[in-house]
Order: sequence, then C-alpha cells, then structure tokens
Amino acid sequence: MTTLKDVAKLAGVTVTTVSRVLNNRGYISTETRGKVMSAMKTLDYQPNELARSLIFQRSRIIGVIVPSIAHPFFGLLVNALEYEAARRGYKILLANSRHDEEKELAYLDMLKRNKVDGIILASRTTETKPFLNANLPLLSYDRELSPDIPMVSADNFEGGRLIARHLIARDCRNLLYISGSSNVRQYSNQRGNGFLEVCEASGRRFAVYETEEASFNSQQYEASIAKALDAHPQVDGIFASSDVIAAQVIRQLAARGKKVPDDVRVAGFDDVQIASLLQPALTTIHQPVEAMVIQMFELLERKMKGAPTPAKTILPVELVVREST
Amino acid sequence: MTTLKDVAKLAGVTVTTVSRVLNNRGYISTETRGKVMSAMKTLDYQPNELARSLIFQRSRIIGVIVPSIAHPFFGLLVNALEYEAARRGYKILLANSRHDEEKELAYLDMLKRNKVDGIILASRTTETKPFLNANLPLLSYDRELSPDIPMVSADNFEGGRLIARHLIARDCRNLLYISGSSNVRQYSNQRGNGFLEVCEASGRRFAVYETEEASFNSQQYEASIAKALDAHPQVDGIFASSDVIAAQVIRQLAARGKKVPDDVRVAGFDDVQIASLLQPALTTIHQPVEAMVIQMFELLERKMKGAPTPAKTILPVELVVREST
DNA sequence: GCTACATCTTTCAAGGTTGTCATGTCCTGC
DNA sequence: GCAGGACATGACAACCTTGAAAGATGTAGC
Repeated sequence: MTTLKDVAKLAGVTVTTVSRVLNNRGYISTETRGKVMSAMKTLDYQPNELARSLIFQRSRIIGVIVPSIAHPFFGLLVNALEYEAARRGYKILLANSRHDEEKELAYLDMLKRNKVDGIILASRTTETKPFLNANLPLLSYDRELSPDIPMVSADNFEGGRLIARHLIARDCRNLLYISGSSNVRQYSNQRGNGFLEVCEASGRRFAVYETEEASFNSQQYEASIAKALDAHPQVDGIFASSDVIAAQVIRQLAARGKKVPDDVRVAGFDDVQIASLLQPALTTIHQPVEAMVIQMFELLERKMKGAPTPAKTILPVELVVREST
Repeated sequence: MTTLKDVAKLAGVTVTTVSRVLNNRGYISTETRGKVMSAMKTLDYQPNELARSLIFQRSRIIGVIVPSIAHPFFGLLVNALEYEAARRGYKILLANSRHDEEKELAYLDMLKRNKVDGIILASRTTETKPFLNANLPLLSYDRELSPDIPMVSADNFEGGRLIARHLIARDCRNLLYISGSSNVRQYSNQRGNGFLEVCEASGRRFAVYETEEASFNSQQYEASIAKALDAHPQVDGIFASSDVIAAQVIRQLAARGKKVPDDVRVAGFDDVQIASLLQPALTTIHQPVEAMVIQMFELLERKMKGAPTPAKTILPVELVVREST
C-alpha cells in the first residue's frame, strides 16, 4: 500500500507538504506541487480514508438497517438511498436485521463501533432505549419510535383513503382489507385506517384481516389470505397492504375461479416492480421513494449539525391505476 | 465519545492494560480485569473500529458493486451476501453502478480509499485494467473479466439445457429464446447457448431474440418482446433469460389472447420472488444463491491469504417447475 | 541595514488503538 | 540468599493522516 510517506519520499518533501497539495491548503510553490502530483500519479496514491476518518471524527458512512434487502420495497428504498448517499459523498453500510431484535441491536453496536455518521432504521424494533442512548444521528422510516427519532414516511393514511375511494368509484360493494401485520409502531398501519375510514363513511360492507406475525417474516401469507377469502365469498373489492400480498390474493382468486378485475377488484400498496409485471397489472399506491430519501439525508445532516428536526415528515403518495381494478 | 483513555482513567490503569483486558492478551490480575470491565460498562465503551482497522491494516469491510440493488435478483444476492458476511464478521459497503462504467470506476477508487478487504463485483465492466491493478482481493459474479479474477456463477449452460429439455418434454414444437442482452463477458449468456444446443439437437424449430442494450438498463423490454412475438406467431414454447422478462412475455401473450401454459409455455431464469407470485406461477431455473455466496467468501479469504484460486467456480442449478409450462 | 510581511516548508502533536520492550513484584527451588 | 521464572503493569512507537506552530527564505519599504 502506498502512503503519504512514500509519495513524500519520492517527491523529496515531507508528508505535510504532500497533505497540503492533496487538500489544497496553505502556500505551495508550483514546482513542489508538480513534483508531488507526479509522485502521486506514479505511485497511484489513494488517501487512506480510515486515517482521515480518525482525525476528522467523521467517516461519511451511513448505516442502513432494513429487515431484508431481498424484499422488493426495501430494494427500491436502499437503491434510492445509495444513490442519494453517493451524490452527497456518503457511503452505505448495509445491515439486514431479518426482523430479529437481537440482530438489530448487534448491528447498532457494530455501526457505533464503526463510527458511522448516522443511522437510517427501516426495521421494526420494539426496544428503543439502545437507539436513544446511541448518541448518533438517527432516523427511522415508517416507525414511530420516540419523539427524539424523526420519522420519515409516505402518507399511508391518505393512500388507504385513495384506494377506498377508487374501489367505491369502481362500484365495489363488499370491501376487504388484508393487512400484512400490525406492529403498533408502524406508521404503515395508517394505510388500513385511511381505507376503513372511507369504507365506514360510505356505508358499504367491509372487513379486515390480519396475517400472523410469523407469516409476515417469511412473506408467506397463503393461509391467512385463504381464511379471509373463505370468510367473505361475496367480496368484490380488496385492498392488500402491500403489492406482494396483492399478488398472492390475485393468485388465490384465480384458483377459486374469480376473475380480476371483473369479479373482484384488487389493489396493493408500494408500487414495486411486480405491480406492473403482474397480469393484470396492479393498481397500487406509489410511495415517493426519491423524495423520502432526500428528506432522510436532509434530516440526518440537520441532526449532525445539532439543529432541531421535525418528529414526523409525511410525504404525499400517488394513486396508480392499472388493470386490476 | 468514550475512548480507551477514558476507561483507563476511570479504572486507574493505563490504556495498554485496558487494551489487554479487551483483547484477552497477556497477564492480567482478576482484580484489574474487574475494575476495567466495570469501567467499560459504566462508560458504555465501544472500541473504535477505525483505529483498529488502521493498525491491523484490515477493515473487515467487503465492497459489493451491483448494477442496481432494486433488481430483484441482486436483492436476493446481496441479501445472502450480507448474511454470510455478518456470519463471518464482515460488513458490506454497497455500491450501485447503474450500469455506468464511470461510476463503477469511481466506486472502485472509493472502495480502495476506504481500505476494504475485498471486492465482489457483480456489475458489467468492460474496462478491466483498473480492477486488475487494484491489488485487492477481487472476484466477480457471472463475469469473465480476466484469469486473475475468479468468477463465481451458476451453471447457466445447464440451466438453459434443462429448460429446453423441459419444454420439449412438454411437447413444444416452436421454441423461442428471448435474451436480456448479450455482453460477451457475461457468463449468463451461456443460458442461451445451452438452450439452443438442445433445441438444435432436437430438430425442432427455434429462434433467438435479443433486447437492446438500452432496454436492459431500464428493464423495459416491451418493444423487443413485441417484435419477437410478432415475428413468431406460431411459437408455443418460450425461454426468457430472466424471470422479469418472462413476466413481461406473459403479459404480452395475454394481450394477444394467448393463454399460458395452454397455448404457449413460458419459462424464466433466476427464481426470484415474482416467479412464484405470478399467475400462472413461473417455471424457472433456481440459482444457488446461498452456495454461490459461501463460495465467494471462501475465495475472497483464500485470496487474502495469497493462496491460489480457481478461475471459475460454476455451481449447479435446479429446474423449478411451476404452472407456466 | 533593518523591519515587516508574504511565501514556502518542516517539526510536532493528535486521533484511538495495538504490540514490543522494559520495569517491577513475587514465588519457587537450590 | 539469590537465580530464574511467572505474573502484572507501564512507557513508547507505530498505523496514516491532518493542523498548528515554528522555521526558513525572499523581498518590499523605510
């Protein structure tokens, strides 16, 4: 590995001078600058970020904790996060908690040891104390953890209302909400609340089904969906709390001989890739991923400066009407 | 931030002694150990990995360069990578190249500056020199870059053969291969070669369609698929080079009034989540993600030790028969 | 001829940790 | 009564970089 010392020796100056050239600071003669530059080039010198981080007490690394990067929505989110991070000169250290509380805390420790400049938590912790004590710029996606931890989220409530109004406009009379799981702290539960509020106001028949915790983790919802459909054979409008669940709903409807959208209209949430790949393509709510990600960095940087931050930032969603309704 | 110094002061010893306790090295009296331990606890001390990395000249960070983490297959791959990394005490620094050669090289530099212990390259570079000169444990997924850069890949050739044989067994007479793109260096082109080899041997009619470079990047293949289907209205068996393309093929077949699998049988490749969510669920080739990932770390660790590594490691695939064939 | 200042470079300490070597005490064995 | 080892801790340099301060040179102004 070539270091400043090597460059300095080759250029016949001290390391400080090389550092000066590197950082364009203080007085340097054009002659010296030239010698140093060419020495850097011949040795293919790369500054050691570890050493710089140690001095500056900042690593420009952001830790991102997600349940699983294999989940299509988190793939979308982290993709945008990484893009915005690179644009702002940050790097992303990735951690998959697998919904495991213990792993999550272990990752928190790991990120602290690695002196990340901030953490974006998109996983579903129940234990908030360690995060509060972390003494690190921290924010969460879609989780209300504490007033001190700003949350960024899509307007789930409005999303739910948009879907309900849309299904009602399509003349659905028997509505059903199939939810992935209902962690109290998850702001995404609001999508159900918004949906139900409109249903209730409309005077139409509606029902709610929740899948079990375990099935949420494995993303296997078959049994719960079957139960919901069995209990409501007359249903003609379904709102699934995610596109993945909606896809499974459509499959099970097909197995029962029901056609989408003719017999039953189905909508999802998230607008991940499968939504447009399904046959019929899925009506869904588009989460403003880019806007959320930009907001996350704004908030993190504000926290780094010690500036106050809003407890909640809710960004507007969009109804995407496709073929399934 | 609490450092060794703080702990030492509180425990009434020197930093060396604290370091000793921390690393269980050398002689330490039980009394001192106790004092140090409790001091570490009260101060909630976390060793600074930046400083350790600087000394040990190893960061235990692995850089992973993928085209896009939003692509479902790379989501699957990176998920497994991160899991295996954590198991072995490594962390993952994520980089999305977005198929951009320039970004890829910028990321390489970034990873070098950050002193990663190794790089896993799952992106499609054409410029290999900088990577060869990187002087870093490096390996690639699915790309034959150079004999010095070990490649890990699924047995794409065999996968293509399995699909061809399966379609033929299902009595398809007019076969079609729709490929995502054909970068010469991509080993995954072998899936087409395997498919075509069997087609040829069978004496059946078959054809090949390639989507354009640009459409590969955006994952929008509509136009190419339409062209392929228009040119071959009599086709009854299609092998798409990825599940995402297969999904779009199924959509377009439906638009043309063709039923899958009754009129046309369709198979994909990768076995990502959509394969089982589609209606009908997709027959596909399962890539041995876990095995590949384990192999990648084995190879990286071998490279770190300076041990020789095989140029290619091809792992067996599996035919997953679902409803679309 | 001297001061004052601008220009250029070096010396030294620091960031948090670890490894080497030195120092010191105590015990065992002859 | 003392050598030789086991045990226990400390001082210091090192990893690579940066910043402050000091030193060195040149030059303009009086």
